[in-house]
Amino acid sequence: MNQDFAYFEQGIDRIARQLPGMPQDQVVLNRLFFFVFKELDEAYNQRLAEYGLNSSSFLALAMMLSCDSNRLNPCDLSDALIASRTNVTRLADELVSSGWVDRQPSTADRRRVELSLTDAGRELVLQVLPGIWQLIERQWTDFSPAEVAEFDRLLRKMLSGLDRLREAA
Amino acid sequence: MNQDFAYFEQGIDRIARQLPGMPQDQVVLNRLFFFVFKELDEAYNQRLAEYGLNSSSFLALAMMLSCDSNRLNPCDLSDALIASRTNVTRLADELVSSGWVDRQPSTADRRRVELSLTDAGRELVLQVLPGIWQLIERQWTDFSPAEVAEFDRLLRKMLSGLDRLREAA
DNA sequence: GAGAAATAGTTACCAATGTAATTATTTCCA
DNA sequence: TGGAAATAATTACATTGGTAACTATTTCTC
Repeated sequence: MNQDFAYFEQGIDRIARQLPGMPQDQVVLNRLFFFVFKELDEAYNQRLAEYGLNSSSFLALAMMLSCDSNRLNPCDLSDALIASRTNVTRLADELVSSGWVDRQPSTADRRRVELSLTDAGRELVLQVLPGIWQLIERQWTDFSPAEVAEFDRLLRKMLSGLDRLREAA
Repeated sequence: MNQDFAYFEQGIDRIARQLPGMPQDQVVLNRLFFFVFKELDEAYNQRLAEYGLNSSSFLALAMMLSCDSNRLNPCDLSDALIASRTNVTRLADELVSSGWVDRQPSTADRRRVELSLTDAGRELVLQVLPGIWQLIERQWTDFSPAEVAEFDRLLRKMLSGLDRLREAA
């Protein structure tokens, strides 16, 4: 590991010794989550950079691939990527200028735009997907199916806890 | 939930039906992780914004609080926050200009700088910590101690899997 | 069916963070 | 002990993302 989570844990320990009332395990969990996220993000971006992609542009291409005629609106793409429409506009600019995506005004609803994969875009994503799946399989090798299921359950439960915070605010 | 994870899962389903060989559960897990992270980050930043803080500046203050004389080098802070030294320099600029942190050249090693909490900074972090701990407790309310421990274990195991990817590259 | 409200996309601007290069200082070792 | 290598901090620049404001169009509602 490049950088170590231990520095943070030591700091938390020192605070716990000074001040009463810290839910220490949960504090560590939240921060550990942050740390793991950074590693996850970095690992996949590193691989995708070999193809001139990053997580966002790759997922955008994959989501378009999944659709009928490889065609998708920026708005739906924004939902699928969990990204702002602003970000999707810029992403589309980038993908169009790379020649992977075509952008046409929609005839049915003139507020809309239709993004579709070009042949080059389709080829690219079909070429990249297997390598990424291989990476994912290697990443999760040590997890049994039961552990995968349990992790999924705990992540969704964590989501519920976070939703509760939002409602309270 | 503002934005929904379902859009992504549906896209993944559509791809899985078209192309063989996708480790679907693991793909969903990686993306779910990303989604949860965004919610986590947002929830705490929202709360901290009430005090003119964000996750980074708050953790910086907390880490300084944990140290002897509330004093810390930018370099050590960078390790504790898992942030680049560049980022810590800017963070320190911000905290100094807010009056929460004092920055002095080190006499022992003239390459170094010593950051220390001002009285105002100490008061601020001591005021904010209990509220954040309360938030954390509410967030994790539904988790039994066993679930917390299991989540911790799975997160660290996930970290090992990611480290393996790095070594392979 | 006309005005209000909602929706789609874009733009201008801002926030957070990272990499690479630079400077100053210290440490290592031949 | 003197030069090479390592370390600490900073700066300039790039990347990635978001919010708010705006325009154009569609839909809803009275």
